[in-house]
Amino acid sequence: MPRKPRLRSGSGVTLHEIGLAAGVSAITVSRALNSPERVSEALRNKILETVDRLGYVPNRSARSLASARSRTILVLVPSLTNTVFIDTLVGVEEVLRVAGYQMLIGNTHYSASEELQLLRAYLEHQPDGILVTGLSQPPEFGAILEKLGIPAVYMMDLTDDGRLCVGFSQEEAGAAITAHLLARGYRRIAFMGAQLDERVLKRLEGYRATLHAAQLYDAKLEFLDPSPSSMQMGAEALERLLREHPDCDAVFCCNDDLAIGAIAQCHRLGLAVPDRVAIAGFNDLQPAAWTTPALTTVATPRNRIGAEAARLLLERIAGLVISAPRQDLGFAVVARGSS
Amino acid sequence: MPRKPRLRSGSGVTLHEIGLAAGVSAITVSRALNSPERVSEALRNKILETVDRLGYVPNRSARSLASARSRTILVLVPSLTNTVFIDTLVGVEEVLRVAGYQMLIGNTHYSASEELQLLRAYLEHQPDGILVTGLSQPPEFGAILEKLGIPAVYMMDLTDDGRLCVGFSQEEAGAAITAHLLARGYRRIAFMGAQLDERVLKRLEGYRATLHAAQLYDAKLEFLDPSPSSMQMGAEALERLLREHPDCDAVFCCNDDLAIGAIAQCHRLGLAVPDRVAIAGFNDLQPAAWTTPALTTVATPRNRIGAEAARLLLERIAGLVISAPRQDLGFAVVARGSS
DNA sequence: CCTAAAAATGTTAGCGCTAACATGAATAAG
DNA sequence: CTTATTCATGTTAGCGCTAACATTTTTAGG
Repeated sequence: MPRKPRLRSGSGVTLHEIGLAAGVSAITVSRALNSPERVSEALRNKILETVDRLGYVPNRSARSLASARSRTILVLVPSLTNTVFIDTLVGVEEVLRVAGYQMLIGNTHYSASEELQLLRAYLEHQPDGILVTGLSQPPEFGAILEKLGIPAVYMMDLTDDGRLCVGFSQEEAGAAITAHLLARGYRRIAFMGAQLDERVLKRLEGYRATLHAAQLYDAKLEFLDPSPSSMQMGAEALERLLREHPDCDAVFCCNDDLAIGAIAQCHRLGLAVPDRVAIAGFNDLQPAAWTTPALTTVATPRNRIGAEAARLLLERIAGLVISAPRQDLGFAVVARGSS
Repeated sequence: MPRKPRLRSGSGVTLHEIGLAAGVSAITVSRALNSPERVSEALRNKILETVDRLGYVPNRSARSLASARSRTILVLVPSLTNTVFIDTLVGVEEVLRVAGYQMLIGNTHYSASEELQLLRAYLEHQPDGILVTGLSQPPEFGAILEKLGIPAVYMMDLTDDGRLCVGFSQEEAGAAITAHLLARGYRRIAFMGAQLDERVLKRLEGYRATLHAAQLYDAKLEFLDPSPSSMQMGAEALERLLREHPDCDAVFCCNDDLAIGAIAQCHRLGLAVPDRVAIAGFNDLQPAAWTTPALTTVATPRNRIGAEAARLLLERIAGLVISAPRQDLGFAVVARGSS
């Protein structure tokens, strides 16, 4: 008695069936699709016609299993609600898509432990490579990648320790916007920081170094809150900052969300921006250009970072020698009305 | 002469090897992991201990291939830079994650042809189901799903044609915000629309119907631009609208981006909001609450839409009978200072 | 025309897993 | 104590594809 046939997935048309219809073997069909130059033109055309006619759809699982290459890249980002990382993902996607790679997105929620958990979970997909946000993962993280030989590119920041990275110097950017405020004549410059991840802390370092150098540093002007940042928090923090330090004449907010909340609060309190207090943000999100006055901020090349990181990773996967493991894409201080 | 062993993927530890180490067959290990109740407790513990010890990571490709279930859901959204869809994706992700499903994101860029192309491309992954934004896909779209038996849930809008859908009535929402403006006493209410997708057009219908009913409809007060919306466009459109129709006393912008640009432009032109002109938006994005004055808009349950749609789809995949194929999650007019 | 090399196609096996069926052990029912 | 029934585990095969090797056909060089 013949046993029940197994359930089949997808369109049901297999390489083998295309082969039968076109009068060739399955492997030739595979070659016609994946390395066309290895099949004679006449045969190739006939095969491609058959593929089209029967509506063949390759099965990626079978392909991954047979070739030990998943054509899948894991991308770990701290948040999806922060436009910064979305822009990065869009850049990544554009590059991976044309290369035939699939992007798997993991949201770490700014948590190192979740990041590790996600990595473990996503290993099921046998990713060919991984794009990570930031440089400070737990030690096991690198150990796993090392052990399994999964290449990685680190995004948004720079290091010289040999890891492949694409980004800009968070510290220098923090220093640059602080220097801008100094140049405009502000002397009591506060720092407003939330969601204190490694990038925010580096911007803070840049801020501190610059003010120290100008002998204007005052630790009391630092407002730091580890909880997630929001416009709400920016509004509340601004009010508190000016109440406790009425001589504060400028605020460098570690991101645009805080800055937008801060400007809105100034309106509510009847405080002139930038005359009473100047406000600067970070990232140059779309709304930053549309506050009143428009927000001075730091434009960051997030989209390009994603795209370049993806390109670098694909090169690494292809076995190319990477001459420059550290790619600095820079940043730009965008001076607008709020300073 | 023995042939070269094939390259292997991932951690290298297979079910079979776990079985050897634990003194059982591969299938028993598989059962211990996937349907624990079918393996005796003693054996199960021993197996799980071995799995842990050897750092076994299942291979999803092999699993998909053998079981004809990919545990993958395709999610098609029109844009990734629009927060609305990100919020939806976050809702989807939360539900899929705990169910062990993987989300594949396809960005259609608001294009029906790209949507179809993406669907075809993603069939390679043999998705077990699909979540689609909107109801108006090209006819082939439904045909493909039908033919392959892939269940779908439609998000963000409602229909009674039997398709599973989770959303709210775009038309009613457009009508409601227009009615709100009427109730506040505005009489020359303009409509500002960009990125004229099906949802925007339905909001427009709601706007038209409401003004018709009040005998206040004037086609000249409709500003429509099919190109992507932006704050920039909102600013430009507002200026033009008021120049061409100085008696216009309120503007319903089809999304918050346009509205934020419009309010900013009012500041630049020295026009009081809402005294000279009232502004209303749509979606209630975060910045909407932080303009000056704060923006009147329509809050939409995007996150819940994503989550509910995912839940519905999983039920459908599990073969459950869906009693209510149409899930209306409603909307809320949020009246703030700009009206 | 012959021979060597290259190009085009085919055969075989196996990637890691689970469906289907098979068997043996434990339990229940009479 | 026998037989029927359930429960626990195993055997076999195959999902659809491609790596490795094998064979056939074509081309090149003399």
